[in-house]
Amino acid sequence: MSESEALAPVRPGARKPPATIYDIARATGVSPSTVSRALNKPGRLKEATERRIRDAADQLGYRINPMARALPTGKTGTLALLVSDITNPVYFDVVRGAERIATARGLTLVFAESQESPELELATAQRLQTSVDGLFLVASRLTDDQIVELSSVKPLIVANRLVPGVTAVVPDPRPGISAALDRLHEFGHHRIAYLSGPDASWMNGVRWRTLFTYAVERGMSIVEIPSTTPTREGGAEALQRVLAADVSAVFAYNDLVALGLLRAARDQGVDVPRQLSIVGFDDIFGADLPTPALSTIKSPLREMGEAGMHRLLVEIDGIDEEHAPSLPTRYIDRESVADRR
Amino acid sequence: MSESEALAPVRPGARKPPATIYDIARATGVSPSTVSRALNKPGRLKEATERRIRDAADQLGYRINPMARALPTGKTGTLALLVSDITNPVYFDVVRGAERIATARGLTLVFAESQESPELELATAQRLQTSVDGLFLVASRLTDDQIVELSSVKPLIVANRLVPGVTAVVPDPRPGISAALDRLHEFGHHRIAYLSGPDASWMNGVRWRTLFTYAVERGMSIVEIPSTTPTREGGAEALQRVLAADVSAVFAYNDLVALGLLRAARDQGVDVPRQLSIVGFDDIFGADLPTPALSTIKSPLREMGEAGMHRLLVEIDGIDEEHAPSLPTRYIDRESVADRR
DNA sequence: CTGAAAGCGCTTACAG
DNA sequence: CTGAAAGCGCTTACAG
Repeated sequence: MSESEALAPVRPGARKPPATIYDIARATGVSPSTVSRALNKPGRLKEATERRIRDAADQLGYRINPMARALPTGKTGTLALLVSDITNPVYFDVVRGAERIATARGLTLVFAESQESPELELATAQRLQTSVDGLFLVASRLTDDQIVELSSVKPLIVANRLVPGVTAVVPDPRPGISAALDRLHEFGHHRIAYLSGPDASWMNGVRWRTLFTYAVERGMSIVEIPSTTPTREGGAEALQRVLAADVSAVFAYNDLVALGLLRAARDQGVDVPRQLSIVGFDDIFGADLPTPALSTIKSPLREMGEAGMHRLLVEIDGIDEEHAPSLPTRYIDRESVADRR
Repeated sequence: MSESEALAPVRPGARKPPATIYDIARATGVSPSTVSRALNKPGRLKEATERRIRDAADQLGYRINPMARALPTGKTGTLALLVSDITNPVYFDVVRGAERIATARGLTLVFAESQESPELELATAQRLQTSVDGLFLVASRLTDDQIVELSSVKPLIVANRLVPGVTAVVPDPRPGISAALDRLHEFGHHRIAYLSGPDASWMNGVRWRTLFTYAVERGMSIVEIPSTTPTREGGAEALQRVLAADVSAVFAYNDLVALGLLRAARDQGVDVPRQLSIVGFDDIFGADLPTPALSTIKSPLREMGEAGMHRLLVEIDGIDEEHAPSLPTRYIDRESVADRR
């Protein structure tokens, strides 16, 4: 069972070429155009002919060649979703939501990742663009100009970001942040920090500004502490600086960072939440796993995926079917925030 | 900032049709065939002509249409990776590994998921097959016959499964299981259980049989306890039955199940690992998050992704470049296994 | 070194 | 209701 192979695989030469509409035409004695019609516009042919053609198609195991169809029509029937890192748990529910809509519409959704590289993202987007009907950019690392340029060639939407002139779907950070701050305030926290994310991240800016405004409104002090990378390692590295800031609670740019911070605290004997309360963003897979379980501000990821796809389809088909839903964040109160009263 | 849209998006009508080789031909005064050569077979044209053509291509923002190219050549330059659930952390490193190889080869890797549905998996595989050069099935839910059938139309490989006549890449569960069992034995465990996964999972069968053989060899008693679903919920649900089995340690089908079990134990005041030791499989993201951190048997996921892609490329190009590496699992000793001596 | 021509598998006006 | 023809954007023998 350590063998990677059982019998010899099919020899390349052995593969039979797939059936085409010409094969079906020959088998049924009609013209290729008629076959095309029978398969694509049911009801436009004589009942019997259509039946005969469909049967022959089944018989021959006919499968339409989407690329051949795309050439004359310009429609590929596939959509692409581009993420920076397909293994980032933050994207999960966005992907699920998008997937659901695409499947319901009979469209193929294809994923690609840019591995956090703007160059690779641009290259991938450009290459994909010629073979799909539309692009869905989640957390793009491109510049506004690059995105606008891409959107001038084919329908495109972005999530988690606002680009002038481009359709976007972004969560509203205010309800979640507001609720979290209320909780901290009620629990007697007065000095808080924001362990920030990458400068290039649009969401990072929004989170920080919202946090800042709302904290000040509530009479709390707030300070921004930069983190090196938006990962668990980045969070762990920042612990000493967070501790040195003399705050009772810290918001982390995302759950990955918060989780790293939490683990470093545990490893170094810092009591969370008694000594330091921690709040993350996103509610990724695993946020509820540690002890204490991480309190976090959740974005409506799945709804974002669905809304994004809907709006992309609107851009493609022109049919304006529904209004953009509001996408409020929500505070999830778990165990990493302490009552100091 | 709760607005989903800033300015009006590009109107569909406003999009300029992409440049073709005909446009370049017209701009440079050569024939389309020459343009094609200039762009694809560098060095086959007069230096100056080639330069001129390349410049014009850049100028016009020319991007080759992969579907148009695929028609005459039969090569699309893209490969598809199909998983049952793209948000399952188990696939992460497989995906990363595959991605790395594809990118290095200048190929586009595209992902699709079957949402755990065999019907959807088959439909997706068939549809994708006509637009890619090869298919990589990770943890397929199809029957052997269906997979063999698919592999007769285009190059295809499977991971985490053995299908007669189909190239496969599977981890060797023995080193990891053997090491884990040695550890348990050394720690004084004599009665163990296996909380099993889906019957349809090939890996589940392999894990159980290996566990069984090796446990018996070591004089340990072992019992199989079925779990309802291979998820955290499934693991949580099984806790009472595991407890009732009167064992000191349990192996779970995968980390998701193990994590569910661990959490249920914590919630119900069962002391892990003192009262019950738990070992998972896979070492997914988050396995090290809980207290106690989960001990688990790790598959060389990334290597599997890489090896799989390599073998797929071999099937496609016929070039036999390297031998199948052995893919041993490894036991990761964390905190969920207790010393009972 | 370069061009004209045929062909890849489909669709869709245009006729009949 | 159905067929012949042209065309989608490329590639590649085949000539020259």
